[in-house]
Parts: sequence; C-alpha cells; structure tokens
Amino acid sequence: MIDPSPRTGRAARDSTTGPGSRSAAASITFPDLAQLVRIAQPAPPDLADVRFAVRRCRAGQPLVRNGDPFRSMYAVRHGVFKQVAMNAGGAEQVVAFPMAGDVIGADGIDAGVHHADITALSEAEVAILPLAQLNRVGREFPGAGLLLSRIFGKELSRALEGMWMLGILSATARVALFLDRLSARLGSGGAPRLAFDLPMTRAEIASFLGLSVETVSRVLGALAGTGIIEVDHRRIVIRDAAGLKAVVERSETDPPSRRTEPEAQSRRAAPVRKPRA
Amino acid sequence: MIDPSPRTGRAARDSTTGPGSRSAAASITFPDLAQLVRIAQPAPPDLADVRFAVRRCRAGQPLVRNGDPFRSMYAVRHGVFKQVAMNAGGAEQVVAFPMAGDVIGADGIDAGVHHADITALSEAEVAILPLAQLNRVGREFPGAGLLLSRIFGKELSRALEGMWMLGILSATARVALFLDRLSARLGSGGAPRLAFDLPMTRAEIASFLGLSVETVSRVLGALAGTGIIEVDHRRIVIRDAAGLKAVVERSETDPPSRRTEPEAQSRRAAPVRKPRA
DNA sequence: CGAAAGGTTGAAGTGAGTCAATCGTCGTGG
DNA sequence: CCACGACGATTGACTCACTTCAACCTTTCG
Repeated sequence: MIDPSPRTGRAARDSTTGPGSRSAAASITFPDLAQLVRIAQPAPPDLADVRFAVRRCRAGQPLVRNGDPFRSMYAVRHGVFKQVAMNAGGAEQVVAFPMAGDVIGADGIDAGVHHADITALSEAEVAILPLAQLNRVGREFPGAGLLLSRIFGKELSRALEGMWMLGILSATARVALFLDRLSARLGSGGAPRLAFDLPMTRAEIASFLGLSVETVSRVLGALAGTGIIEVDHRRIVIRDAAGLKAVVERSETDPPSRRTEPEAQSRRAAPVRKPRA
Repeated sequence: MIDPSPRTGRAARDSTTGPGSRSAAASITFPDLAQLVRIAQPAPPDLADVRFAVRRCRAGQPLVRNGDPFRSMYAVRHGVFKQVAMNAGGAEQVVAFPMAGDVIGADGIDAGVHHADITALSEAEVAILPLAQLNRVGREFPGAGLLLSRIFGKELSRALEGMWMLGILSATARVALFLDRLSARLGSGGAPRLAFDLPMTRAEIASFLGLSVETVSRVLGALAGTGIIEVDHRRIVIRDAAGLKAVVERSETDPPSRRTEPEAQSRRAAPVRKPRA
C-alpha cells in the first residue's frame, strides 16, 4: 500500500537483490561495530582484522523482504529504515525505525526467515554481519559473545518499550514520546537534536504509533499550538523538550481523564497555529 | 525454602548456583534446555554434563524484580509467569505471559538491570541460565552459540507480534488472538489445548491486551454468545477454533469497517453491536 | 461474618477513527 | 508551459468502539 516512489522514480526496483552488486569490499572493522552498538570496552587488537562488507541502499529500496531467508544481521551506519512486520492476513505495521547505531534483522533468527520488510527511507548504509562470521568471532574472542548478546538485548528492550507505548499511552502522548525519542536518537554524544527533518511520512508514523494519519496530523498541530514544538511539513523544531516529556508523563498516570484539579489549560488551547510563513 | 525434591540427586558439577537459598541443585541438563527451546538438532554428548540449577516459585512470588541486576536468564519448565514492564512514571503493563518452553529475562542484558517484574502466576519452576556459563558453553561447543541466538530471536519475535497486535487489532480480535495463542502454547506436540483454565486474572489480560477489564469481560461474553467458546470464570473451552481465528482475520483486513461483502458468514451473532444500517 | 478481590453488567461519555473536502508539491505528459 | 493526476498533509464533521463510572454478584479468606 505504501509505495515509496522516491525522486529516483520507479527506476531501481531489482527484486533479486543480487549478491555481488551492492556489497562493497570490507571497510568496516570490528572496532567500528563495537562503537556502533555502543560498547565502551575496546576490542582485542586482533579483532581489527575482522572486516564486514557494507551495503548501500537508496531511498525506498528494500534491505530485506518478508520471507527472505535469514543469513545475516545489519548494523546501520547512517540513514534511516522502516521495519514493517506482516501477518498472514496481509495486515502490516511499522514496528521500528532503525537508524545509525541500531542493529537490525535479528528477527527471524529463530524461524530462519525474516518476517518483516526493512526498507530504506533515505540514502542509507549498513554493515553486513553474517551470523556464521559473528559466531566464529564470538568463539575466538570471549568479549564478542557479550557483544552479540547486547545487540539482541537492545532490540528486545526497544520492542518491549513499543508494546508499553501502544498499550498505555494516549494518542497525544504517543506522538510526544515518538518525537522525544527520535530527537534523542538523532542526536550525538548524548545531546538530543532539537531541530530535524522527519525521515518518514505521516502514514508511517501513524502505523508505528497505532494511530490514523489524521490523528497524527492533529496531534502535531495541537503540540505546535501549545508552543512545545514547531511543525512545518517534515521539519520539526523542539522548543520545549521538558514540556514534551511532561505530555508523556501526564498521560502515563491518567490514561485519559481523572483530573484531580480542573486543569483548564489543556483543551481550550489557543488555536494560534499559523507560523506558516 | 521449598524442598526441591529433584529426581536426580546429583549435585552441580560446576556450581555457579549462587546463593543456595532458593537455587536447588542441578537437575536440568543441556539436552533438556535444548528441548525447551525446541531445537531439533541433538546436542553434543559432552554437553550432557552441563547442568543448570532450578528454582521454584509459588503463585504470586516474584522471580525477577524491576531494577534487579542482570545475572542470568531463566528457562521455564512449567507454570506461568507474568512479565510487567514499567516506566519511570510508574505506569506498568503486562508485556508477556512466559510459560513452559519460554526463556525469560533477556531484557536488561543490555542495560545490565532488568526493567520488568516477572512474577509467577502459579506454582512454577525455572532453570537458571547464568549468562557467564552460557557464554562459556557457547565458546566450547559451536552449536550452542546458535542456541543462544535462537532464544533471543524467539523473544524478539514474540515482542514484535505483541506490537503488531496492539497496533492493528480491534478489542474483539485481540481477545480472540490471545485465546488462540494461549491454546496453542498450552498444548503439547503441536496440538492446541481446547480446554484450559486461564492462569491470569481479567485485569492481567486487559493490561496485556491494552484494554479495560470490562471490555475483556464483555468480549469473552460475546464470544461465548456466538458459541465459539465457552467461558465459566477462568475455565475456557474452545468450541470452534477455526471461528476463533476467523474473528482475528476479519479485523485484520477491516480494522473496524469497510466490508466488501455483506458478511453473511458470521454465525448467529449475538447483539453485541448493531450492524451498521 | 465482613472485607477484599475478582468478575459481570448497564448506562453514559469521549477519544480517536472514518469520511470527505481542500491544499500544496511533485513528476509526467499533452 | 500548465493541466493532470498521484501523493502527502491538513482540517472539519460525524460516528462508534472502547473507556469510565457505577452497581452488583460471587468467591475467597483473615
């Protein structure tokens, strides 16, 4: 249903994803990988010899497709992907937006096939981590075993947080949390990025958050109305990061209603939303 | 505190069994573990010597508490747990009901602390899998590395399915899917169990499904009204497994509305909701 | 016994979805 | 060139699925 159709047109649409073409020769060393997954401890010197191939994806190009046999995982170097889980009935949902520092493709390690589409939303580059190679490395170097565990642990934590978000939070809080997390992940060195362009469409956000496009649009408008953020198309500027977090925490404790005090400030917010130059 | 009464009296050879109070002596061998996670390939004979301690929990007893330092994972031998994820604000949600065949506690391997409560809902028994020991085993026996990966992969798949469920399905479909999956997991040898007692309260189901207790109760009543299931307190009997799956698939394609055909096949539906005129 | 907890049911309110119209930006082709 | 459609996004009006509030029943247990 979602046809990416980037500015490149429908030109590049090779389905087979041929082996040789896009996998460049080794240029990622193990220490790079360690950094990608944010492991502080330095890798053993010998590991510098372990190299991983990289692969580039253009916007809209799939990295893995639902049903593909599982062979390797991928460490994102830069760019953003969307991970779309599917069910037999054909219903699909965006379950993650992997980006730099994330490792993807761990799903399907059990079943042997991926059960998700992973598609680049922008120009992107990943390091290919063949499972066999990872296992060999893990066997030879004790520290690497933990590394692999952490990769999984991180994926798992993210998925659980996603469940929590979908199960507990209101639409407003979901969008606020989404922006907050995106801001944190796009930043570097622990500092969040307060101004950025959304790499994904409203529809993709809506799918990820379990909402409708209209609701996402309205909530963004409402948040902009309170002055917490600025929205212009895909451009987001976070003006009040604390306020953004407060929106999330508010609905944490009261799912929808139960007001202890009149609290008039929320609903009747000034419809002053038109910075639209 | 509870008499372990292990079938085999032999003590652990390599006892990292920890603070002996709750950890009984080894009675789980590696082949057992392999079976637990449903790996078909037989383990190398030497691995039969690797033993894991077991731990019992009474109903209501916590296995892991939020904030506990991460030391090991647990393979459930029998019994059912609930895994409750929490957030800083104190909001909590049931994110899983681990039971026999599941491995839990992989969350927090990244952060080093568990960020969930895991509590027994019934008399339960787990095998303790200390990470250090697993890594050692994995290093010595090539096959075991994959095993660990699969454990994680399975956990991950389950979490992603949870997200999908919460993001896409209607209340009715969630309950139906929940029963369907529970039925499948409680069964043995691939055959679902069609009659069982729910190990958890309505409130726990509601939290897991992102619904209110009242809605869960009403949906169960409605499903019973159609004859698909029978409900008596915690007793569930699935009378029409195919019909149960159909309920899920119906809402997969039409989230709420958009029916392509007049929907003649729904059996003698109870007046749960009036069909749109 | 009486309180507490789990569960069911009814009535009323609302948050978010659906439906639908409009606008802006592309990319394509007459 | 601009019309044309396709897509993304916004906004309004209406609707409904689910929540909330509330009463009540049952079982359990101190």
